Amino acid sequence: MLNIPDLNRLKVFYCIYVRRSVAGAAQELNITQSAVSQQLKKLETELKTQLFTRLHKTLVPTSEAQQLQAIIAPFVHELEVGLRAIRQAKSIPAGELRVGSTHEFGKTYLPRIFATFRSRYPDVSFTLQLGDAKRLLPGLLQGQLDIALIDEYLTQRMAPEELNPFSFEKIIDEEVVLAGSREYCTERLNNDFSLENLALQDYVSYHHDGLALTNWFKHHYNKSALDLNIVLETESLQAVMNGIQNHLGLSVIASHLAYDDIRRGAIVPIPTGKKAILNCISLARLQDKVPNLTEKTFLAHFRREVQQTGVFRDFLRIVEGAGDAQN
Amino acid sequence: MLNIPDLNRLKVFYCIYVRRSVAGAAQELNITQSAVSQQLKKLETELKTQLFTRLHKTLVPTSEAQQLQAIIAPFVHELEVGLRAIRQAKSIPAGELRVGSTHEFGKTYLPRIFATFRSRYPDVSFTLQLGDAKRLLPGLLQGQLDIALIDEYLTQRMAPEELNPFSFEKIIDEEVVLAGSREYCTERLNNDFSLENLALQDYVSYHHDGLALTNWFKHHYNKSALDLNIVLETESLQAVMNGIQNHLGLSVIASHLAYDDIRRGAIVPIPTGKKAILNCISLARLQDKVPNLTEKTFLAHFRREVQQTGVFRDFLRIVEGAGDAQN
DNA sequence: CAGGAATGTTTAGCAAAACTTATCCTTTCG
DNA sequence: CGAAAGGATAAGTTTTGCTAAACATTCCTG
Repeated sequence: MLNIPDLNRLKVFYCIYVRRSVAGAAQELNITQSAVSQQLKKLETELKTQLFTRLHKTLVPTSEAQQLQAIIAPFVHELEVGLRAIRQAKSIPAGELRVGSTHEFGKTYLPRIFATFRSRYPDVSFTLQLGDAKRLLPGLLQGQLDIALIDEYLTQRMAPEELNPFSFEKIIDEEVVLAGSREYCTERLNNDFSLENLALQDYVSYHHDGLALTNWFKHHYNKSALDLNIVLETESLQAVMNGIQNHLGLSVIASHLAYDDIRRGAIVPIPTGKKAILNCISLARLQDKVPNLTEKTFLAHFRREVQQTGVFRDFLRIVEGAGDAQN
Repeated sequence: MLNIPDLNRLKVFYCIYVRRSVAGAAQELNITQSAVSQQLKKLETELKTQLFTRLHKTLVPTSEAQQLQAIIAPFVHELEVGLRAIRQAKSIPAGELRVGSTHEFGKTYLPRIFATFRSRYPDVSFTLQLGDAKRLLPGLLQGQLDIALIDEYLTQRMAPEELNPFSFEKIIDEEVVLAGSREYCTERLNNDFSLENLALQDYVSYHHDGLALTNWFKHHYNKSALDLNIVLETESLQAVMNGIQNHLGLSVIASHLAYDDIRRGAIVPIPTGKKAILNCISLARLQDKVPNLTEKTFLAHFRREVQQTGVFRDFLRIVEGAGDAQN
């Protein structure tokens, strides 16, 4: 249990110590000399410790007073700086913005968005925590995060009352495709995209959300218990992309992550006739949280940036194109 | 001018933050929920900043709250530790004792006295500031020192009103002698201790108080304007002692500082027939200062140690003996 | 599903502070 | 020596912090 004296008295003490004078402190605190004198006396009796030796004109701090001051002075300084920063942040975005995100999106796009934001508002710093909804939503609940970017499909498996405190806003639909290198598709698949043929292939499994491959087959062929040949299972997107590029096998990826390779035809999304799975990335926040200026400004910036980013505007065309080609 | 909010409200905020609960904070602070709720609201309006997002059961700190807490939490911790130390020091001597001393005395004897004291009271630490009365007495006045050991003769030149706030207590009389090595005394002085002969010798000047040599001749021969041949002028007592031991010349020193050498006859105090100059080392304190337990205990220890130290008990015999031998 | 327990907010009233005014004491300085 | 300046003290007033009570909401439990 907290056992500390009246902190306002410590503030008075601080002023007395700095000015070495009751009258001076009174002036600084905009109260009468009498009030300061009384406060000091009360503090001394509370602490059962004499803090100043009264010496006619001036006050001489005792060893204990010096000890106290050594604790209080840095705090007062820190507090003044901190409050100034908080007040400042009401006119210009400043301070720390704590962002949570899914791994791929966070690693791939957020740093650039942070950078462009910081170039306009250099007093803002960011913390970026990566993880899935199961990790990030509690982060919002416990106040470690201001906003979180999560895969919406993950929230669909959570109990509705768990989602109650949050608000969600769709940010982008990312297209989930099964893809392999052109070489792999022509040589190993022989461009035969039938389920039977696909079931015989090699696969690279990206293991952050776990169920990507299963979901893909469920969606496109309504098959859930396929025994696929996983030749690489990794948590590293880099490793997955390298695996595909080097003809190791097929993998489920978000198409925008391989935007350039798909455009060039170096990587081929497997067409199935059905529309691609759309995984919605949502912006999650605490429902009742009133965003401060920094957060508000960043969210505006964020939405603008996302809209202007080609990979998000264009990917539907690409794969629709691919789909059309097959139809 | 100090521009910080009501510190007690910050204490309440701290409790709320730690427990993530108004009710919890109320329990810890031994007040009602209502009071805590009101305090928090006032703090938020004062700061014009929302600190918590109200979420049904729990409170979720905002970024600003986290900033604030990052400032307050260490302070609360420091304060608790500091106050515990201060309270502790009322039953067992503890904390810092700030001692000022003349150079020679401080360097030579205080470390041992500090050490013996600390072996009984290991929670006490010391700061030792060396200097003359002109430096140390202001240290007392400004609260940087608790006690000061000064050469009394230096205070005799100060205005009485300057000495008003202090109390003095004689600690030891140190005997100021002009001394040289036995070899120097026999070979260079030919054991002729007359003023005329002394005026022709080489001298080492120890320059902390400046006037030692002048004073010695004034006292013993009532001569004030001698033009002595200073061959080494230094602020280092080590250097002075080395100079004497290596037959560089004569120097004024406190006899107890060369206690062993004088006993063995390796260093010889110049006899003049007159009694030696006695320089009184006094303990100076602020008159009105009430000593705390640590200070009181140390002063008792200090007086006991000084009395038991042979060099202070014995030096009068030594030099009286030397004086007698000449008479 | 209803009702009780727990959490937080709000309002009104009261009691405990903190503050002010006035007076006194001491030292310092012209 | 008297005025000025710093501080302590006493008494009275004002502020404000706290409690009590009532309300709203959510959670849990029989």
